[in-house]
Amino acid sequence: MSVDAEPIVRLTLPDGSTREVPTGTTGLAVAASIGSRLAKDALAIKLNGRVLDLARPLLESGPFEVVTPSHADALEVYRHSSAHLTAHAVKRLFPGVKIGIGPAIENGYYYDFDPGRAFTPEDLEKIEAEMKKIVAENAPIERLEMPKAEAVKIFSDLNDPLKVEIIESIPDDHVSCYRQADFIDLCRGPHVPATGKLGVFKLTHTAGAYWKGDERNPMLQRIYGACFLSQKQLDEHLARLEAARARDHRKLGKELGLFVFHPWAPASPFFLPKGAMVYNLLVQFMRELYVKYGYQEVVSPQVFDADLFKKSGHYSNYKENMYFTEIDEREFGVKPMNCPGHFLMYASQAYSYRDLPVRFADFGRLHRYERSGVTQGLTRVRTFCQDDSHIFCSIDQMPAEMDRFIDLIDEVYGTFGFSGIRVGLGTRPEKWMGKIENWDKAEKALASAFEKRGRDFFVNAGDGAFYGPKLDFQVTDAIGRPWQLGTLQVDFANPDNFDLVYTGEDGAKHRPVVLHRAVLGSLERFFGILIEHTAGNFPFWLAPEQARVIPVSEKLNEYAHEVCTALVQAGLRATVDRRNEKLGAKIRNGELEKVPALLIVGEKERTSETVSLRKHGAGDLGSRSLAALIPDMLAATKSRSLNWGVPKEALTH
RNA sequence: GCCGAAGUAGCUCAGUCGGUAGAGCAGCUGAUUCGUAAUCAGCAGGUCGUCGGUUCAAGUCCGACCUUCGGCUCCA
Repeated sequence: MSVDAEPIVRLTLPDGSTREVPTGTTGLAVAASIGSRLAKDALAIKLNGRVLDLARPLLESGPFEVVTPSHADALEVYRHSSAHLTAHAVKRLFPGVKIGIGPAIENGYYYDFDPGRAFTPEDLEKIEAEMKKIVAENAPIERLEMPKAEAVKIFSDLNDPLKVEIIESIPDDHVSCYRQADFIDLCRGPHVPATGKLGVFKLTHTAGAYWKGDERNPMLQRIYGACFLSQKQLDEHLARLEAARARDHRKLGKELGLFVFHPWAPASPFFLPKGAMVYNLLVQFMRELYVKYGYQEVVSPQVFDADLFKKSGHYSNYKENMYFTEIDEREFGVKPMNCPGHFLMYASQAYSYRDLPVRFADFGRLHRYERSGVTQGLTRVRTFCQDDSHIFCSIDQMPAEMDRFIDLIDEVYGTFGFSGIRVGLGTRPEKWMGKIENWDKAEKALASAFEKRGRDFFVNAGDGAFYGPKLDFQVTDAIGRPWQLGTLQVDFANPDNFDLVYTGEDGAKHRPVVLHRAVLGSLERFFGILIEHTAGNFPFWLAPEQARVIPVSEKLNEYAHEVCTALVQAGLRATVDRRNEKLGAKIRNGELEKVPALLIVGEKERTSETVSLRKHGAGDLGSRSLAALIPDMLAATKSRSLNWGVPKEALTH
């Protein structure tokens, strides 16, 4: 509190008008003077860019806004207050429970507790009911500022050692607490003025969480709450979760017969014939682009003497993620990345500046040990392959290589219909190697590649690889979720380690730069993302079964077979459903299996050399001559068209 | 790895108080020969994740392990 405060503070309202009030007037009073409705809706105020409690005395002049539910800053305050509400209810129901922290997060909030035992789903119901009661009580929420010693006493008396620990770690002399009825919590605030303002929440699940996120600390029980400003928004959020579950790649992968797992190969997918088809088509797609973008594919070993990984730095920086084996009394490591092998291949030949850039692409299988609790479906596995490449170029060629890479990224992501590409720049992490001036140079070069194109990027401090900074490419899927796919990592360190050189124009040896890059990233993970993005409705070119011929009865099996043969001979993936079933059943099956084209053939079609076309999700489209349909399908395949035979609703963003 | 939950037929799931395991779909066989999202009937299908324990008796209770799922950054 400023001692030499002016007697008057001047507030600039969003409409540009100004208002002068005595210093110390509360935000609520100002809101009330503007309008009673505004005061009723007010959750907080914002002065000079800081969100404050309604009851806070105003001590400085500046831009002033009333934070109502429609204000951009309302949600965080509301969620944070709702987190306190959860803690309040827990303290009432389980007096022995110690409280941790409870911040607002995306879609809601969480609160960490040390309950001495895990919360059960029944506990959550009780807590929710108690929360509703506290809302009905409409208890005022007040801010209390006090010396640290006083706060320590309060929380010691309440048997809340975690709170005491936090207070003691705060550098200021004073701390703030918030009190609502019989509950008090250490908190910076701000909060809504009373518990009656709250009420739109749902406790969704519990989970273990380490105190302060550090696994050396004891594990607490975290309660997650979904929380929004209106019931409608909360319902929509819960519906979105439901929709996301419906397109879960693990569920669809099983239903569509794409892949399976087995306990004897934990976190390692087995791609069934249909899944392998999609997988290989993805590889084929990248191979075609490699020709266009000047890459050369190589094939490299799986297992290397551990000395290689000592040289590459993996042994000291990545060992805990690697598989090792011993044979002939030598220690071998299974490769977790292709790069060390590529360095040996580069070093095996003499390159001149005329040869550069050299772009080695490799679909080699990689193995990385992931801790048992972190694996997940196809998105986090222990064996996978990347659309991996290492580009060896001169420093001068780096900008052109980045341009070329960004073009490739755009072409690939566009083909799959991903939108909203975002780029993150990962800077020097804690574990790093090389020269610091090279790091700085590379970080600048990556940033300028995007600035030059007028594209946004954001900085992920400390998120670089141990051998250099990197760019990460993030896309948005069909239901708005972000996924990190491509990456480009600059490596100044390994060319030194492996003494990689090229002969320059001047006849002298020069050091190339290595760019590690992938577009899809892990093919396994990309496959999983693609399943969720398309909800299993693969674009025509990727569909494992593009067309299914359905005879209306067994009498038409022969003609169906002829049609199928024509399709297969044209290079399409087609089958015949020759089961002894009624037409409706076969169609239902084809639709459930998301086959893009169902070709129904009956007597009519046989005599006219046609098929009745039913596109997946689009229903019956009537008869087509086979002679016209086949080229149409081939064109959709060749052009990798996004929407042939894909239901409209699967394409909406 | 840690906290919590789950694992029963190929799939989705039921199985009460511990008393010798059930449905639907899929599969197979037969009948039906059918025009745009499920034809009917019959048959077959199981070391209840694995190992150990308690018990006259274990899918069920206890323990260990395996696998899968939800989490473990979002700093009062």
